[in-house]
Amino acid sequence: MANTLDDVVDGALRVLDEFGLEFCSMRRVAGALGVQPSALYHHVANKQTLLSLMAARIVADVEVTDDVAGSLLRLRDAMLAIRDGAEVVATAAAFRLDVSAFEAALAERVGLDVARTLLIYVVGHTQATQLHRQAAAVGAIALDPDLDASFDRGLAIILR
Amino acid sequence: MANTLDDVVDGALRVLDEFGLEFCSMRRVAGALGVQPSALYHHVANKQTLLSLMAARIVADVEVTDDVAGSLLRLRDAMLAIRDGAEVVATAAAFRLDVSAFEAALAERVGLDVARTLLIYVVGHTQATQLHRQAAAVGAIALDPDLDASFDRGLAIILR
DNA sequence: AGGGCTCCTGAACGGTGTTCACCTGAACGG
DNA sequence: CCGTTCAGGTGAACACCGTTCAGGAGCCCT
Repeated sequence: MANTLDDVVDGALRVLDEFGLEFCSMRRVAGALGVQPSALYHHVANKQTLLSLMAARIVADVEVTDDVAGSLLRLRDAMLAIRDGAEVVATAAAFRLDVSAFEAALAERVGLDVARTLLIYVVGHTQATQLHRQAAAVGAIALDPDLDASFDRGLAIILR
Repeated sequence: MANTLDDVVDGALRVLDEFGLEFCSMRRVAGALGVQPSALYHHVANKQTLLSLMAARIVADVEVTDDVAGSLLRLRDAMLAIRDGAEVVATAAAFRLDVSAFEAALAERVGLDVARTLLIYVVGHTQATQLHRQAAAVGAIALDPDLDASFDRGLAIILR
C-alpha cells in the first residue's frame, strides 16, 4: 500500500493512456490505484494540479541539445507516445509553466522569440496530429500520411 | 419563445463571455434562454457540437485580405474579444474544421505550409495571452506588457 | 506509552451531460 | 373546419463528476 505522489501520477498516466483524457477522472485514477477517490487529495490539491504533474512527466526526459530540430522532434515524440499527451501538455497551462525549462534551454540557442514561436508550433501541430490520428483510427476520417512531413516543413519555415 | 439554433449559439456565447468556459454548462445556457436543459438537444446533438458552433461564430466575420499580418491580427482580436474565446476555438478541433475556410484563404496567399504554421501559431499564442491576462486580472501574476509585441515578433519570424 | 504523521475510508454535497416519454401550439393540405 | 405534422419545450430520471470532511489504521520517534 502507501502510494506516493509518483505512484498517483503513474496511475493517472496509465489511465490516460488506456482510456483517454475524456475518461481520466479522479474516480478512475483512484480505482486504478485500488483506493478511494478522496485518497488522491492527500497527494494532490485538485485535478488541475494532477494534470500539470502528468504534463511535466510526459515531457520530463526530453533533452534540449544543439540539434534544435532534433530536440523538437523528440518533444513531439514524447507527447505522441501517450494517448492525448499533446492535449494534456497544451491544456495544463503547461507550455507556460511546465515546459518553461525547455523554453529556457531552447532560448539559449535560438533566442527567446524563436523559442516561444517554436514551442507554440510544436505543441499545436502535435495536438492536431494526435487528434487527427485518433479520428482516423476510429474511421471517422481518412488518415493523412503527410503529417510527419508537414511538421518538418513547418519547423523549417520557423527556423529558416 | 421559439428559440432557433442561432438563438442557442447566441445565448451560449453570452454565458461564455459572462462566466467563462468553466461555467458554460448546458444548464446555464438553458437558463439564460429561459428553457429547460433538455430543450437544447432539439437544436444541437451535444455540447461538443455547440462548442464548435460557438468557435465558428467567434471567427466568422474575420476576413482574409492581402494584408496577411493584418488578417491574423484581426483573427487574434476576434478571439480576444470574448472571454476564453481562444480556448474555445483551439479546443473545438476548431482549427481543423471551423477555421478551414480561413486556412484555405490564407493558403492562396502564402502557401499551405505557411498558412498552417501561421494558424497554429496565432491560435496558440492568443490562447496563452488570454490565459495570462486572466491570471493577471485575478492578481495571480504580474501582467506582461510585452504580449502584443511578442505576438508581432513571432508572426514576423514565420513570415520572414 | 504516547504523540504526531502519512495514508486512507466512507459518506455526502452540489453539480454535470444526456435521454426519455410526453405535452403544446402553430402551420398546412384536404 | 378538421386532422396531421412537426418544431420546440417540459420534467423527471440516470449515471456520472470533482471535492470536502470527520474519522480510523498503521508507522516512526521520543
